[in-house]
Amino acid sequence: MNSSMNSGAPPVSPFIRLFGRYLREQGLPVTQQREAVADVVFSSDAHLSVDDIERQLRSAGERIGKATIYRTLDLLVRSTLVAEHDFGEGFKRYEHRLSRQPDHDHLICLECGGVTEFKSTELRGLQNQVAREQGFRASRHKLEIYGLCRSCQAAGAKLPDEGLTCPIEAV
Amino acid sequence: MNSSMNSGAPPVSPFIRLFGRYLREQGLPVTQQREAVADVVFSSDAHLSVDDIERQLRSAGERIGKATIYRTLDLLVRSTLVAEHDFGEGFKRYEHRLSRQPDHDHLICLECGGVTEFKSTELRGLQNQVAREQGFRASRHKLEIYGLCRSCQAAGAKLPDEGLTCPIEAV
DNA sequence: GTCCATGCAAACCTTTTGCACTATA
DNA sequence: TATAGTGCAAAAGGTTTGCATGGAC
Repeated sequence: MNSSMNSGAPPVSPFIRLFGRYLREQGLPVTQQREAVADVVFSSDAHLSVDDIERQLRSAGERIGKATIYRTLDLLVRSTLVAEHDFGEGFKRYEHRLSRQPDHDHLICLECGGVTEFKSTELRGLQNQVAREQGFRASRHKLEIYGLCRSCQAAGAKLPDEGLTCPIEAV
Repeated sequence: MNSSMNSGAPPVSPFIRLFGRYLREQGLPVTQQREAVADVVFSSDAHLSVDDIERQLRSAGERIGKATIYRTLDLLVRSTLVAEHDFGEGFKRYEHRLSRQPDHDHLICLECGGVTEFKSTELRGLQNQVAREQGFRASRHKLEIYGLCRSCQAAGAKLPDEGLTCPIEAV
């Protein structure tokens, strides 16, 4: 296997170079494994779990330990090139922040688990307004809207509606 | 110890009765332990961890296994009387949804971990607008704004600012 | 008396860490 | 060659589960 990690055919994302730059700035070695993990993340527009990443590395013939994947993801998140998400599934997901709207938020389908991204221009203003009112210095936000995606609605899915038969407001 | 769980002195939250009603509706037994856990959650306006709850039970003389606490919290969440939160600390937190603004959101201080609640009337409209645009059926949302609370700013705390020296937008 | 909850400990799952070995710079 | 990274396996930490016992209805 070619030690440059990109054996000719698939064009390596130019974004990996940004990660290399970050590593050099921090005085950290640029290793094959770090580049391979970064390549998987930068090559996908999905919200990847660590298992997803490991699977893709394996099918690309790379054999990289989970510990290294976690350690590299930590660096990627620190570099701000990658965002970490927790959609309440019991594990984290990762998505790169390059060549896409930088501060988008997520619609999460309670039926199929699918994630759709959206961008609201008003949200930034709302964040700043709330922060101002509360004397808070806002750095970032996270908005997740849970419900049913279009196709699950079409398939007849219903929102789970457990809980008290009479709304709690009626105490 | 009195088997009614409320040995005279501290007034039991009337909200426990709602939980009892839920359990009966579901054909589930109303047990001492379930009432004790519910009492702790309904008596606090904080965002409690399972450890917090266990600690409070112990200091009240109750000796209830962690498994029972988890199982009861599951019921409380299902009943919609209690909301579950994950503020990225590696464990969950719980807060009751009674006698407070039903759909508030959270400001989370990156320095001290403190959580402040806020209510934005515009947010519900924004949620519905986004959902409409995307053909999504929204059920609920979760907005968290991360930053520095007033007192941590006063104490001179700075937002962590790692990452690339040059903003990624400048690729 | 039946059925379900409880408590304990073991199991689980994701993530982190220790350590001997290897690669980067 | 010095320094830091890798891989493996073990540990950690929160949460869940199996099973014998005990309580609710």
